[in-house]
Amino acid sequence: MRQYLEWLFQEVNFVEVRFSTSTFYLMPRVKSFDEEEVLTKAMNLFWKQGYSATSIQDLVTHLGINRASLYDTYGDKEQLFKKSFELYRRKSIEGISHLLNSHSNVKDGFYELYNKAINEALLDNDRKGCFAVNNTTELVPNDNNCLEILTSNRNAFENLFFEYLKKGQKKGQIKKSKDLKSLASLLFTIYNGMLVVSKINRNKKELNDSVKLALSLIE
Amino acid sequence: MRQYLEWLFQEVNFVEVRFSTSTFYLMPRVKSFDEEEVLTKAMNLFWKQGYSATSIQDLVTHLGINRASLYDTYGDKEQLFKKSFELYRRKSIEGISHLLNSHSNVKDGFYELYNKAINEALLDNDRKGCFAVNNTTELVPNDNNCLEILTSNRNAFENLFFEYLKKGQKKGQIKKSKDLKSLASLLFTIYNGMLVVSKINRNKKELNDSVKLALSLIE
DNA sequence: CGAATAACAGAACGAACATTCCAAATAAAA
DNA sequence: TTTTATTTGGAATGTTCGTTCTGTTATTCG
Repeated sequence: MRQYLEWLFQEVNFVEVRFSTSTFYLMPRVKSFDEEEVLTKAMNLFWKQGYSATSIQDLVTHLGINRASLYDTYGDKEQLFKKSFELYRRKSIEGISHLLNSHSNVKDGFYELYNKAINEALLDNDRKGCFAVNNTTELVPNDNNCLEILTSNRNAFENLFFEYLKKGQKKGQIKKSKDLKSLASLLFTIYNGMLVVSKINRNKKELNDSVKLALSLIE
Repeated sequence: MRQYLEWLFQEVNFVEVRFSTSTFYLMPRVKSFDEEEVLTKAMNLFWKQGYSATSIQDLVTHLGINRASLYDTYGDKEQLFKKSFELYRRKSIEGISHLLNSHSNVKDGFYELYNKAINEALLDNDRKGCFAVNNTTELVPNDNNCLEILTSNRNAFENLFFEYLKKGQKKGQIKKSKDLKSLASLLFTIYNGMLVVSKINRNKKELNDSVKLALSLIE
């Protein structure tokens, strides 16, 4: 009976079981930390230091939870890292999709995109750069799973850019002769370049001038 | 006398000393490995795996020299890494300077530059990317000395690009109204972006189309 | 209270880490 | 041969790594 209840609890994550004769309550102690909040902290640490340079001890110190809780909740280092990166990817693609689509003019949209990237880079005293770019340079090709994730990441971005450009082209904001596939690809390349260069070049005006020049590609 | 000779040997690296009365020969065993050749191997390993992920044992295995010889010749891990990166930087800037200046037409020059980068990226089964870009994302800002080196690296590139563009502008290949500082900066940003993206996108045609589109900035 | 279990602190594990040291082998020229 | 110094294999050192385990405390509800 006891074993059956344990199995049942694992399977359905129930809180209360009523039988015809009596009622069993199995109410364990609730989680005292927010899983996503702690995951965000892990994300920021991996983002800043990279996968290899971040030790479990670093994580234990910065996450504020116990070593055992870390392993119980997120699995080993690699799993925690992957979960961190997934969180980043989700937030990242959501934010950029929203940003672009809140500008009906394509050039405005990309201006805001690049500008936001620059502003965030310059405001970040940790100079973390972009988590996806960092992972590309650190982990490809030594980690095949990461390569897959980054490949689908690139596809997601280029498709997003492409569809956005296409909408603009239909509205007459871009010449019909433009090859939007190549343009989307180049804009993604420039985006990546900005995220690298802004770790070195902290001059806002210079970065901004580059952006303005890059936008001349869209017309 | 003995001490003086040792000092003199260190200072001038001499082989033979003749005095009025007699001749002293101090000819130790010569180095059996080529310092730069081994340093090149170290460079390739750091380049592929990054600083943190490369252990001394990895280096001992791949360099083909003894652990003690490694420390005696290059110092500790950090010094060996810095020397590796210096070698890369020197070769890199020399090669690119030569490549650009062997094309009198600016657009041709940049086309060859980007094309060479893409070809080398696609031919490299290790997908090492660019050592400088990799170091930027891995080590900035956690290593201040590396930041300095990368800052001067960026200046060297942007100046090289700028001077090359200026020469072309004088020859009438670029409109007088073009802001060459921003253009040089953007071309460097695109170069960085290409070196990141080519780790993920292995489609030569797509990369090439992006390059051609990017070159439309120069006119 | 008792039962259940999350979260904890911290010890323990073996492996890998960077680095140093030592004795033996090697090479060059007197 | 002897002298000098490089290079070597490999042991040794002490630290840090990722991971697991043990025992304690805290919290939930009947």
